[in-house]
Amino acid sequence: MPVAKGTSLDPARTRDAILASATELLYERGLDGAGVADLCSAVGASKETLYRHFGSKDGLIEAALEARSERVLRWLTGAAEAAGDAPAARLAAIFDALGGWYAEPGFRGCAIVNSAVQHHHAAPVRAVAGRHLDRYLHLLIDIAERAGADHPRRLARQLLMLIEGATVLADHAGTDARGSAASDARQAALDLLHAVTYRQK
Amino acid sequence: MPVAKGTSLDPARTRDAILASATELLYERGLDGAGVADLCSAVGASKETLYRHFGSKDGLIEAALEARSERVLRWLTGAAEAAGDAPAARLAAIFDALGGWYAEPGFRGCAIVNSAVQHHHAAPVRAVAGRHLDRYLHLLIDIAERAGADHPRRLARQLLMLIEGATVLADHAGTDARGSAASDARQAALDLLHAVTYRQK
DNA sequence: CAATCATCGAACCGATCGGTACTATCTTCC
DNA sequence: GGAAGATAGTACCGATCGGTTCGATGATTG
Repeated sequence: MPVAKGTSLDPARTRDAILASATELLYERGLDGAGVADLCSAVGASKETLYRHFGSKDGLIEAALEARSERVLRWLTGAAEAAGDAPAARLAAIFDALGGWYAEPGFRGCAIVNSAVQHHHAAPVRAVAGRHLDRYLHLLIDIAERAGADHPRRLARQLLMLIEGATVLADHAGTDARGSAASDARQAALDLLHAVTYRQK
Repeated sequence: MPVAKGTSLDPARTRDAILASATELLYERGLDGAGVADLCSAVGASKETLYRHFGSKDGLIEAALEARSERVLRWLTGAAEAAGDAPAARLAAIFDALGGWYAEPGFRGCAIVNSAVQHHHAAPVRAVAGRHLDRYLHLLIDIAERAGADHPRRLARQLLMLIEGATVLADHAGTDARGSAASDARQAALDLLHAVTYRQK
């Protein structure tokens, strides 16, 4: 959404527009591949406006990553809850949702993890990534606990490894093979869940 | 190893020294974080020498990544073979080796995958990453076949997801928790292998 | 000794980038 | 209608970077 010239209608709207546009462009081109001028022209804003709202490019990056993290977790939590109460169904729903994401044309891996790799030195970016993985983990811990796993946190870490690993592999696969990354991971995840459930009974 | 002033003793030696130094510095600081001047001063070479041997920074990057990929695969293949013929033992040995790597002070994730993320647009870097994952996959397919898995390639992909996912998580864990990333992944990998073996009998 | 080659060190170039400053314009509010 | 605030657009600045060039130095070879 382009921002009109003298729009003082709602500064928050301007901020949101910049944030939404930047979130996409930073994912598409990478943190260093998208210059401040690019981020401005993509949304039709001026540099002054961008710097007034976010202080610096790094500030914008942090805000954009935080927004994306919340959106992703909301999306996956919703997908899991929509699948009912059965842990296996919830887990399967997460991988199915991921499979849909992998198949999208602009898929380039996990934006948060990618950003942490690109700015490995930047503490704020690493912090956002840490919180993101932590939120992810809690979603999986909940499933592992519902399944009655004897070590739910460990199972959750293993499931998160499958998710992040599948995301990496999907990013390196041809567009055709990305779907199998999600279904392979899904099967492995259900196997792990199954092993835990069986082992207990 | 610094290069002496008029050393025409062995140009190949000069090339190797630059390559080895660059491989480390590019991993430590990232592809864009290490400038050509940094890469030169790190090994005591001049820009002219670097450009004569590698043509461009991208050329050096490709050569460094290719060298690292071969080294990593040689290392893991050796670790697997040293563990004997039993598939489970070979698999466990790989994760144990990875655990040692995760615990090293300078660990920053998988250099190849990180590079592909940083230069997502660069076809040569993506190609090196693709070959790297392919070599990795073949190492795991060999184990999966020896274990008698009914779908060895699928199992290998799942194991590779665990490895790459564990590497990502280890990179985001505190130095203390990196060991558990490897052991968690190891347990999950053996569970998957076990499930396949059992299912068959 | 002379020619050749690889190399270092430093200067240099053009491009790009993050960030700042200024002006003109538009909207809102009083 | 006039003041105040938000904005676009543009020019600009200093720093950094990849890459080139050149002169001086030392080792190798015949």
